Amino acid sequence: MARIAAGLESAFARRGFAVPSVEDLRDAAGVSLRTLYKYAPSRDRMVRIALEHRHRRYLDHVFSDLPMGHEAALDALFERIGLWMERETSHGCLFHAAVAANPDDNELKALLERHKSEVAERAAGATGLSGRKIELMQVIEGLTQSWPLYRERATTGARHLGAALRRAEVPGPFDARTSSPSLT
Amino acid sequence: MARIAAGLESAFARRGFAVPSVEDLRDAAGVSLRTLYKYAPSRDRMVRIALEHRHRRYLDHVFSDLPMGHEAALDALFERIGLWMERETSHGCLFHAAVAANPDDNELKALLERHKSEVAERAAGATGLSGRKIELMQVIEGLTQSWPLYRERATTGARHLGAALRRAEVPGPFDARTSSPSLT
DNA sequence: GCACAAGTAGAACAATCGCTCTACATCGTC
DNA sequence: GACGATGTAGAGCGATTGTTCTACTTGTGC
Repeated sequence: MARIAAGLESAFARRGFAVPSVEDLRDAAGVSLRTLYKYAPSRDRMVRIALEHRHRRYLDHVFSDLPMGHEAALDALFERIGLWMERETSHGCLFHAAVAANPDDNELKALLERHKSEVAERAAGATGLSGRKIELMQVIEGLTQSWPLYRERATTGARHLGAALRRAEVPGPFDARTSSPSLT
Repeated sequence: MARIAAGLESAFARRGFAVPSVEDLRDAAGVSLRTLYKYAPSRDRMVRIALEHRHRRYLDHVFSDLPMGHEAALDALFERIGLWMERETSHGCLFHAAVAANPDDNELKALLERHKSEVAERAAGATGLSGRKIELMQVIEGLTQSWPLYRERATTGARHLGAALRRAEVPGPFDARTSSPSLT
């Protein structure tokens, strides 16, 4: 079952969600059509199984054994995401890709939101930026989405943004004209 | 022709790139199948025509008549992108969606890169952040990608990041540990 | 040694796909 | 008012799709 999920995930990651046929997915999963349909009774389910597998692997890769210090954790976070991009996908976020390929599927949307909110929660906790969760998430999204174009420079850029965000966080109100940290 | 392109664009924007059949696209374009195939001899071409149309409309909406001052331009930029997201898509970048749906299509990839690099060029020019083009682009990507989840708060978050980026830009080296502004 | 669950390989199904083609209507121009 | 260009409506084509089903093989527990 885990092998099936892994195969499905890598197939969708490599070729997108629209292109691969069920027979392609069968090859990727390394089982027969019958067994594949036993665990994933429809193509939609294959997509969801792949995404759930990806979710677990992503959280493991990015958040396990992060440095304790907030500053070090922030740097390590971007480093790990950059490494993930390099190793795993080379194009943007797989969850966004899945929803983009099928915008009417509400189950996919729910999966995307659950994934993002868990990432946001963990990232904010590890870096001490709970008051700037949205901005932190945006840097992460920016890194993920711009990585295919900028490669390693995207990681550096995200570190810069993270440092600027932290520096603006500490002293007091971020930007008095629009809001105060305690309100967001 | 412009009406066809507009129809195609809105069809792909609303329903993604995988789902709509050519007959759906014909309905969206408001012409017969024959005329549609005259201007777009294959479904792939329909996708490209839609993206080119979107490219022009996006640049018009976001960059025309921006305020002259760098700071005002930066704020206006995020405001306009937020407004664009609200009006046009409600989910992420259409170019990324197109490439994600069909990762092997190199023509699509080229279109994506041309779009992004022109956005980066114009944004950096208008805001005076040419030395931080990558970071600026990442904030834009972060705003675009996180807008569906955070709505108006995404715009505010991007403004915060933009302000932090500008503040870090002016005084001198950004982060001596990793790089200096003059090198990136 | 045999029954049974669980696997494989792949034929078969209706539906749908992208695309082509035919037949007919509507123009502006001489 | 005839003409050619350009449009519409939609039937038809072969290929491919997601899904189901049949027939056969394998491993495990009693």
